[in-house]
Amino acid sequence: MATAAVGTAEDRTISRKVGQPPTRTKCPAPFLLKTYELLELEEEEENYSEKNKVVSWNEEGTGFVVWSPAEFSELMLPKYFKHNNFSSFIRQLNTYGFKKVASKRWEFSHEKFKRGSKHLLGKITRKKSDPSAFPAYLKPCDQILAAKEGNNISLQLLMEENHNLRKERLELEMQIAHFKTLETKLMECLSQYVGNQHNKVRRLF
Amino acid sequence: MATAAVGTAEDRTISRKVGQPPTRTKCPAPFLLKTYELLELEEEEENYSEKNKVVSWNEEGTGFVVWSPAEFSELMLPKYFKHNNFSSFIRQLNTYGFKKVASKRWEFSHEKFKRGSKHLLGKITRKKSDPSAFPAYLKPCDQILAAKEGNNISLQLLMEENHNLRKERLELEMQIAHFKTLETKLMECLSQYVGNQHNKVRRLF
DNA sequence: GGGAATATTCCC
DNA sequence: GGGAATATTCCC
Repeated sequence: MATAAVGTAEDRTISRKVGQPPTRTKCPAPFLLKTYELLELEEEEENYSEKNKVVSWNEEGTGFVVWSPAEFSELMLPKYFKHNNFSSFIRQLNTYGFKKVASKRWEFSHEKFKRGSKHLLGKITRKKSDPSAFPAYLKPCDQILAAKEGNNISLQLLMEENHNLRKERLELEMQIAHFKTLETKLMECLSQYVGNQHNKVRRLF
Repeated sequence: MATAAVGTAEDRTISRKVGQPPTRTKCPAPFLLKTYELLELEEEEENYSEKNKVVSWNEEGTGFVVWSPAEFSELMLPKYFKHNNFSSFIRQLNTYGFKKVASKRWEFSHEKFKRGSKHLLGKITRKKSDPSAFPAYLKPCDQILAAKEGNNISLQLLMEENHNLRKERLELEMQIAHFKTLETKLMECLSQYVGNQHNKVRRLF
């Protein structure tokens, strides 16, 4: 079991003196603190070892390099997190705005994540998912976006679009119903040729 | 490291025949499957042990009892989950709608969580976060109309519905793409049996 | 018990 | 790289 101690945003809010709403000082998110400590502790450990480096700060201390993702994932991640997946680690880095800064090696950096600057970690925040911004494939039509920019989203427009979307949905569902009918017919037909049951044909696909 | 294999709702959607929007069959959420298997495996194991029971189905098999939360948390939870906290386990039970059904012991039940009825697990769903805020998905018109009457159409609500509709559309389009692929394969296959060209087979339908 | 934040996973 | 679902944590 990892020593994980996950915190919420709330309990990370330290209101220095029942502070100003804008001037809140946060202690770092668990992920950032753990990653920072991982670097400090593991780098120190590696100084005493004869093995190749697995992970370390880069030369300038402006980022860090995972020299061996395999060993890093297998040996170090479980010591700090509840998993051993490199991709989950990367996902977290992206969530907190780290950038991959080299093409040939796993080097990441973040403006506020530097060697010797633990106090900056509290200023790193998770990227917002911006509830008003939809993913590309779900992006509202240009009309809506245009209206939004003008701070003038038309309710009428939205309702109209929703109406159209429901209509589209119905059409798509009808298409699917048609496909299902067709599939059944094809299956039956094929069954005759195969001289076999519907289900046996199905196994072909 | 636990053997955890967490799935999303998406990959749990088994479209039996790339089915109707309402008729989706889901395989159980990882949490439910693991809890069910925990009960089966650990109960079996305890039959061979001389120790007191830690966890088991209740007498009727309509629920289960954690006889020793301490041992349960320390010994069993880590085998199935990425933690050893009883409260996190309880949180998940609540998320999936389980009820505590005894005051003097940790006994929980859920209508669709019964001994010998593994097939029912797929019918258990996570509880929605806020039915009053995001029902646009299921009852768009009612919500919108109600809000309209109150002269209080929520823009957020509309955009939420808009978002969900787009998502649905994408899913339907993916189903259709799948059907098209299937149809092509079936046609090709049939062509071989008919000893003829694609187009000739098509005339059959 | 459940809201909400962060973590982990899976998918595009 | 990031959206979104589930998992885990923390709080009320």
